[in-house]
Amino acid sequence: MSTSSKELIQEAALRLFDEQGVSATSVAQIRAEAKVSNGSFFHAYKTRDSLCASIYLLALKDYHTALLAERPVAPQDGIAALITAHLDWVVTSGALARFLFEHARPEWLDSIRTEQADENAKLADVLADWRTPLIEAGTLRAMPEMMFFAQLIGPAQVFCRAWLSGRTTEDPRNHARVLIDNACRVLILPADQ
Amino acid sequence: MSTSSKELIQEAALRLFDEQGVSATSVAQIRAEAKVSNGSFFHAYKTRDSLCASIYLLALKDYHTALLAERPVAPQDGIAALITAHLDWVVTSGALARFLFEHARPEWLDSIRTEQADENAKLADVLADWRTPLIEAGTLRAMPEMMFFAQLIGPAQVFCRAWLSGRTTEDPRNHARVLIDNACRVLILPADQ
DNA sequence: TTGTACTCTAGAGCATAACTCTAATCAGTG
DNA sequence: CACTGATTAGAGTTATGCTCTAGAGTACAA
Repeated sequence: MSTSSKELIQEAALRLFDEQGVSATSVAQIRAEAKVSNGSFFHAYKTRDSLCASIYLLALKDYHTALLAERPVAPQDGIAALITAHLDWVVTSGALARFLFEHARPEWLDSIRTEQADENAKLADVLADWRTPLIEAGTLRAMPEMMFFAQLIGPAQVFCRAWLSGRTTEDPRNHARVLIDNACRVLILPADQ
Repeated sequence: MSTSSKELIQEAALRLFDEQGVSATSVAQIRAEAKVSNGSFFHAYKTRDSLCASIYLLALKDYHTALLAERPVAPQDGIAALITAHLDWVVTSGALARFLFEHARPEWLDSIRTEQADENAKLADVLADWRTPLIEAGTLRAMPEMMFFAQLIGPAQVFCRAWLSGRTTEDPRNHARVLIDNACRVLILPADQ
């Protein structure tokens, strides 16, 4: 078949989770939406939580690939690309972003710790490949990977979380310019004089 | 009685939620831990989720009062105080911080939207009182409240979330110095020359 | 003291939903 | 065709959030 039973269930669950919230949707509803029997469901996923964990990984991978879609070499352009990619992904891929940043639960992550760590490491590697030459060239400030990511994404993420939770209705992308400028202020070394 | 039934339940629930996760603890367990009958429990809180919401508000208020405990006037000192207060609170008040930043669920927040908004507005007001004179004096860069908070707390929050979720074991406070310096770079206007 | 109106406590009982179990069906290979 | 492993079906079990009715404690007025 074109789409496997697992994928059908994932898509149905994500849709329902996004509409009604995670705890408010029963596996019966998911089964109905995915048109899958009870036996099939628990054959595909050992527990309801393992389904949630798999959706989390799906969202995480989607997010990371979106972040790395474009990677210009110049420092300002690279930073701008990463921040706009982040903002775009959050606004564009609504259900996935809400799941990753709003519905995520620590219980789920225990079962996928290693896969999650691998995904994060993969992202860190690609970012490092871009960053290290620029650090050695003296155009990017040297700092540990975590600090780099925190400075790059942290402020944008505050806007995104506020928007995702409905605390703000203004499109986070409206602030892209300032977020990029501020990130550059922190991450890029001032030119020698 | 010295501590009301509601508070007993809150404390017991917070303890269990922190040890076992939210969904893994039943109200039966909470009742047992708080030594409260079923009737009393549902008299104090209409639903399990409303208990969660009340704990969320408790944590939010605790966080905000911790943030505002000290408020030096000088720009650098004020920024430093806010960031260190944030890092300190996250590390020190373990269970509350984990609840606020890890276990929070969007379903809960619907019922306390207004109270949550009030709390946030109160914090925003106090911060504005400190900020506006400094903006007018030309020492702090002018920007909307949300952007100010994002630049101030965003990067620190990335570290804190990583630490809370166990993705990092290093104490976030170790990075206080750099986080403060970078925040100042963004928030403080360079002196005229 | 008695009456009364109220809040809080008690615990049996119900409804739902996650998950289990056994049997049937299908798909691929010798 | 026959055999084997993967998938599907759906009835049955169990745990859990919550309801409901009854009772106990408290405060105050007559």
